[in-house]
Parts: sequence; structure tokens; C-alpha cells
Amino acid sequence: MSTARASGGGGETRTAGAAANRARLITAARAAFAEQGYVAASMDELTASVGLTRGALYHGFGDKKGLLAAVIDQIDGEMSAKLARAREAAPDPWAGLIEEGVAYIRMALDPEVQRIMLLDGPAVLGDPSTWPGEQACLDLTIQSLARLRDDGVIRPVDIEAAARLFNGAALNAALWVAAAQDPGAVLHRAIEAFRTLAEGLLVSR
Amino acid sequence: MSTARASGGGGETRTAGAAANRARLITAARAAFAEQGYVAASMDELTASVGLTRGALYHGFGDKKGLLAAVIDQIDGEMSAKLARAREAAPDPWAGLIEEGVAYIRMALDPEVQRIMLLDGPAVLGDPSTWPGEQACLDLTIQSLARLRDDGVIRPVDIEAAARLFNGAALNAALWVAAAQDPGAVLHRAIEAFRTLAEGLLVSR
DNA sequence: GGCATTACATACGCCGCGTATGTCGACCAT
DNA sequence: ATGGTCGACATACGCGGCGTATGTAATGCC
Repeated sequence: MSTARASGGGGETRTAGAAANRARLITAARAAFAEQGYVAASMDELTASVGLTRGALYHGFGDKKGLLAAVIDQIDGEMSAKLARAREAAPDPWAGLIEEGVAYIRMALDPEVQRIMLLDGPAVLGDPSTWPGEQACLDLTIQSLARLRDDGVIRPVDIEAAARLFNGAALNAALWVAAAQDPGAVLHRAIEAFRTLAEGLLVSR
Repeated sequence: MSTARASGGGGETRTAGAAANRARLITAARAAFAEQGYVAASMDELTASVGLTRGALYHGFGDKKGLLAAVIDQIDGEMSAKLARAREAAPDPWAGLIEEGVAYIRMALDPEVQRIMLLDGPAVLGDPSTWPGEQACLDLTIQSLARLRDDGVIRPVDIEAAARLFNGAALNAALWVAAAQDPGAVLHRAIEAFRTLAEGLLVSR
């Protein structure tokens, strides 16, 4: 057991381990997709940069889109974890919802998130709401809203519809911040406007 | 003056007129980009479908992205006109703002708008807020909001920030409707939630 | 009526993806 | 220990698509 055993039971240990090579490809792809964009990123260069060839890529991920899907899945997991922490750190459910949106806006400052999750991802893989990670994120927002409605905090609106608009407003605020020449200053304005708009859901304010 | 004179003063009238060929290319591109997507659309097939070659394309539009930009500009103009009419048909400024957003949501039912304006466009040409047409659209929303603020209808928020979030919420509602299996039913839910959220801006409701 | 310009068509080279095929090591049963 | 199977890649090939350089007919200008 020199190089780490995989879970299932297959054999590995060629030069660095199959799972390790997979992880290295995903890491390299995150950087390449973020810096050059999906279409401009060459799979020849990418695989060569980690000492492999395109054969490894098509064996492990099927095709170029498969690699993008793997990258998106990884980033999505990291984002979901951050959102959950932001929500749980808030004093009450309503503040949790707001802080979740604010955290989302902040994440869009990351060039990787901008390019991969908000620009190329939807264009290549289609509607983000069908991605497993995004679906899970939306479900969390729906649960938060449902509880707030049951507690009488927000008005009796269509929960799923409100969740989608809520996330959408945060997403667009994020895009605005990301494209600004002075993201730091714009970030504050976006967050304040987001809070104001969100209060449209409240029963009383 | 048999085939229509151009404005500037160049010469044309080869087979159908230069401006006419340009328009035919844009029309064909709208269909091709909407049905196959930007990357999958072949410029050889597209130009051949209107009886030309790729030479005409690179002469008139520079490159493939230039053709997409021309298509987007045309669609953008049509959308702006529709939005303006929706706003002007409303009884008061606040209703005008809401109706503008609702009209935007309805437009996203068009597959051309979905694919070209919301998916491929941003991925290929970058942030939509830098496009001339979108910028004009945002300016109109900003003017509407500024008037409503001066009239004391909405709360004293950051106007540009509110305009961006407002349009963003409408855009995401549009994407949701577009991806739904039953767009007609979802459309109503999206519009209602949009109205509720927008009321967060109002001074009193 | 020469001359420059417009508006294309034609020909060429390059790159990038996907796939088919080969190879080397690891496990597995006997 | 050994023949067979499988996994994890590398290598070789073909195809299509983009951009560009070059050629050419029609047109406007003087």
C-alpha cells in the first residue's frame, strides 16, 4: 500500500495513481478554463502541462465537456459549502437568507467563478438549474423560504418562484460587481440594493 | 437606381445589393445560432445557404464573432422597442417599470433570445452590460427609477444598483420560464413573484 | 478610358477535437 | 509461475472549421 488505495478495488500505481492524475487534470483545467475560456483552452496543452496526453483525458472524462462538468462539480461543491456556512453563521433565518445572498455576490469576485460558472458553463452545458450542484443550492433556498413563510416572516408567495428570483438577483448583482472596474466599491452598493429588494418579501419592515 | 442606393456612396448592385446580402447573412445567422448554437454553427454551411461563401462573411463582418455581434445588435433593437412600448402603455410610471420587466420575461420564451442573447452571447462577447444595446436598456430603467425616486414613489436607494438587480431578477425569471417544461404555467408564477420582489423598492405598499 | 475601390470567390495552412488502435503494468485464477 | 483479463494511459489518424492571403469582376471617380 505504497501510493494510496482507491475505494472500489481497481488497480493503479503507475506513476502517481489514477485518482491523483484525475485531480491534477481538474486542477489544471480550472486554471486554463478560467484564464483562457473554455473554447480557447487547448486540451493538448492542458494535458501536457501535467505530464499527460489527451488519451488520459478522453479515458477519464469522455470528452472536453466532461472535463468541464467535473470542474464545475468541484467548484459547485466549494460554493455550496461556503453558502451553508454563511447561512448558519447568521443569528436568525431571515438574516441567514440575506447573508447567503451576500456570500453569493462575494463569490462572483473570483475570476474562476465568473468565467466557468457564470459564462462558459451555461453556454456549453446548458441551463445551470439542471446541474446537480445548482439544484441542491436552489433546494436550500427553497427550504429557507418555506420556513420563513411558515413562521409568518415573509408574505405568502410562490416559494419556488421567489427562490429563483432571489438567487437570480444575487447572481446578476454578482455579475455587475465582477465586471466593474472598482469591484470593491460596487460590492457595497450591490449588497445594499440586494437587501432592499429582498425586503419586498417581508410581511412587515 | 434599380436595386436601392446605400447611404454612404459606395458602389454595389452585383446580384442582390451589398446591404441586402448583409441582411440575408444576419437573418440566416439568427436561425443557425438559435438552432445549433454559436460554436456548432458552420460558417461554410451558413454562407452557402444564402448563396455566398465565407469570403463574403469575413469581408462584411470581420470574423465569426463579428457576425454574432451584428445579430445581437439587431435582436437587441427589437427587444428595446418592445420594452419601450410596454412601458409607455402602462397607466403610471411604477406600472410602467413592472410591465417592462414582465415584457422582458415574456421575451425569453423566444428560443432565439434564450440561446443567442442569454447563453452564447455572454460567453463569446463577454459581459452583456458592455453591449451598446443592453447599456441603452439599462439606462432606460435607470431613468424610470430616478423619476420614481424623485416623485417619492420608491425608497431612496442606489438607482444604478437597483436597476441592475431589477433587470437581473427579470432575466433570471426569464431563464427559469425558458427552461421549464410547461412555460405557460411557470410564466404566471414568475410574473407574480417578480411583482412581489419589486415591491421591496416601494415606499409604501 | 485608366485607376482605385468595393464585394465578393478561391485556395491554402493550421489547429483542435474525437476515435481507433497499440502498449505496459497490475491483478486474478489456477 | 503463468496465461488471461482489465485498467490506464500513449500514439496515430482523419475530419472539419476557422482565418488569411490572393485573385477577379463590377463600379465610381476624374
